[in-house]
Amino acid sequence: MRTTNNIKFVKMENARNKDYTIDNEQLARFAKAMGHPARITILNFLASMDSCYFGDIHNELPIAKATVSQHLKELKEAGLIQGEIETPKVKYCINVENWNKAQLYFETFFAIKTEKASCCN
Amino acid sequence: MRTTNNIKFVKMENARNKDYTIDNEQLARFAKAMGHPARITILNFLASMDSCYFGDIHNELPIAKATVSQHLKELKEAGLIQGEIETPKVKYCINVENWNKAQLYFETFFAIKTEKASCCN
DNA sequence: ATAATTGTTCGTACTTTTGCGAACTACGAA
DNA sequence: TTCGTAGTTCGCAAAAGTACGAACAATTAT
Repeated sequence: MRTTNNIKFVKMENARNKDYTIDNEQLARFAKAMGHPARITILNFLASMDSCYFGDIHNELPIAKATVSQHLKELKEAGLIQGEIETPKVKYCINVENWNKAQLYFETFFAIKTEKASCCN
Repeated sequence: MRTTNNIKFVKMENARNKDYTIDNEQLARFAKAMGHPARITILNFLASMDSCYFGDIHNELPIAKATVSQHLKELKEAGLIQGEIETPKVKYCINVENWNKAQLYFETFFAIKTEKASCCN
């Protein structure tokens, strides 16, 4: 009885957990959001606060507004920016809380290396 | 004469340059390479230097070796790691020069924000 | 010579990303 | 009401990304 369940259980017991950690997933999520020059440019622009409006962001970029809108959506979904309507315009901003969180993630990530000796170099 | 050329010239003269900067492209390239949990895990592993061998890297990940090989290739192409054959194994390592370069890129990028007031927050 | 070990490359399947124009929504002005 | 402004969403196409198993190459062990 419970044959398949037992097998599953035994496998679980012996198997090393190879799932990605939450931290690694989160860092990858941030990195992925930053993984396009348009989105880096947007973040740079917002972080330097030349303006927060869609039109001005669009004006910085060599792509159609539909595409800009998509990139903004992705950055928003990654948590790096936020947007609010300020009729008739839309105001986008850095999400400071998550920005700081991302900064810390990257800082910590790169710090690993400097703590230890190198393998090949 | 040279009608189309003149038009082009005038357009070039008046148009704001919206091309992505080299720096933004490079940062995006690094970020993109880091934009997958498997690749973050690999970098973490190599940076902490538990081992440099393919087999051990593969052993850390919940994916097939063919896929691991592909991720390693991408990291290599982005410049973040390097590999050399150490028969019969393959030894991968952080590319320290570019690692430091990437670290600096991210550091500089995130530093923009802390220098200035926020738009919405 | 044959087999085992260690990775890479190939072929395939499927998903996601990037990009655009056109259509649409929401609002204020004429 | 009709128009213009400011963005978003939709539908599509092309390209890139993710993943796998099978086949392959290169070496070492039997």
